[in-house]
Amino acid sequence: MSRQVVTRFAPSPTGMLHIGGVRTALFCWLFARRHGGRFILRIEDTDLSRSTDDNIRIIEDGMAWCGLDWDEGPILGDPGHWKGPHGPYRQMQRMDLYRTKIQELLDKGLAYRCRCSREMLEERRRTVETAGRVFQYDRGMDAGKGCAGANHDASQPAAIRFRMPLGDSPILDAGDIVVKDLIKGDTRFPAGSLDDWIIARTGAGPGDIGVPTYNFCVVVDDTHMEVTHVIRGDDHLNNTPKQIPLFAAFGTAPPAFAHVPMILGADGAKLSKRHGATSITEYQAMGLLPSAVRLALARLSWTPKIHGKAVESAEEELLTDEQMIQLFDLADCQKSPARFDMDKLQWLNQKLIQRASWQELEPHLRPFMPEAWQGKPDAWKAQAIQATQKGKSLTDMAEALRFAFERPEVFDEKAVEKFMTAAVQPALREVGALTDYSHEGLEAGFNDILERHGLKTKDLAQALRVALCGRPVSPGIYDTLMLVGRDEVVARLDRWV
RNA sequence: GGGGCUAUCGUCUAGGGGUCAGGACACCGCCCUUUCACGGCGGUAACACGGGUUCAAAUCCCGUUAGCCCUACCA
Repeated sequence: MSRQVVTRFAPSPTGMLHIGGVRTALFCWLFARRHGGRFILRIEDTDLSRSTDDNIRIIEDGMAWCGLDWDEGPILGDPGHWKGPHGPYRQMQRMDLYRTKIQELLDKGLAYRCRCSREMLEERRRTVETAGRVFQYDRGMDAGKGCAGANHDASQPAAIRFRMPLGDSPILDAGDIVVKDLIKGDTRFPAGSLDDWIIARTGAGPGDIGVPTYNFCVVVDDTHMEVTHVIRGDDHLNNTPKQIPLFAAFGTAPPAFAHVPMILGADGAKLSKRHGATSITEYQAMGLLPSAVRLALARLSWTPKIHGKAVESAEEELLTDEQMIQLFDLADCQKSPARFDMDKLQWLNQKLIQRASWQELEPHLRPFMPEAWQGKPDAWKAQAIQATQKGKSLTDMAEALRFAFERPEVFDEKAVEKFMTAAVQPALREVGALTDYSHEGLEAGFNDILERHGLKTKDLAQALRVALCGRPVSPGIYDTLMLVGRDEVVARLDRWV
């Protein structure tokens, strides 16, 4: 009996949504959608200092912009509420549950209070390590010096440690904890290499249970939220053997795990600020389509296979969301980290812009356009978009359309010198006299002028571009004229005739 | 130090005993062209290193090297 697939993305609010996180979220989302399951957004905010409503909002907005809609989690922009039956979806609001579960472990003797102070631990660590051995809390190397056997009462503040399996524990396989990973394959961790780790920090007073730690909360939440597939960054692979015994301690089967490789910068180092854009909002600001970001991110570490074969042409690279969802399979994911390729993203973006309709593009383009854009009629917008739809980004398109909104203030000197010749002068005057601004009308009028003045298309088109746009670059010349509009064309031509 | 993961063109990757090692992006060249672009055609370019196993190794095994992760009362 297989349960409904449930995946989750659990970022901590750091003030930005990292592009690597988005990719992880995308995989979770694709997997859930592929299997008709649910996708949960959960906020890991046990690091109190940076967990503000604003920072949580940044995550929500980033996810929403990317089109990664969640079935359960916070309601966008409404900090007080959430959707889904397993809320709240912010860890700080789930403390009661965690404390209950910790008490349960304490009662069962599967966890114990530890009064060792940081200083004591540090000192012991130093002595053990200078002796050339590995320090572990009350495990072999440091035997007998922990609190595990001490049966501490609750009369002193204490942290709480989880008793990790050792020896002949049934959850061990030949002394190893094995993580069955859908991407990495089976990975074995010798139980002896793991520690009795802290599941709750030292409480405020005697008997208190302090703030639980990340690895503990994850397990409680994933269990409580019925997560079936934990898809996360492979920096968590090493945390998994700590978590598996915890699932066992709670008497639940662990979910399936899939650890996706990291995204690296172009130089192979971990993607960070110095590589340029790391935050999803920066990609938004660059004029990228969310669909392009999704595709580019998905294609990092994932090779879609159509009938068992990888895509073999540029055409096939351009998967729609529907295709991605249909094709997504963790078995086709790479084990090794991938470098982020901005060129490929740009190319994807360009292709996706090209094949979108103007109506699809308009809402994405709008934020990059001046106020006056709003007032333009649809036909004009359609033409403006279609005339610039070869750009690599929305910002390129906006830039290419500036001439339609602003009179040029400065004129490219070289271009003026080259194209504003005495010979085109009279032709320019005649262009000002044209009245039929339909494409056909302009073309006819244009050709007529060329013929009578013995000019080549290039001569007049370039001179016009300079006069209208201040530079020799613009969309097709008829589009340029139509977008500027007759009255404005006449006005801009004025100083040249 | 201990434990774990990884390794094919510049980048993303296909291929998992016998391939001229395939594709995409980028790059270069040619063509098209009213500018910038788009588009079309073509090209350069890779199995980290060393040992095995085998008639045969990019592919299987073992080492080495390099990178990354965990080894916190961070997440």
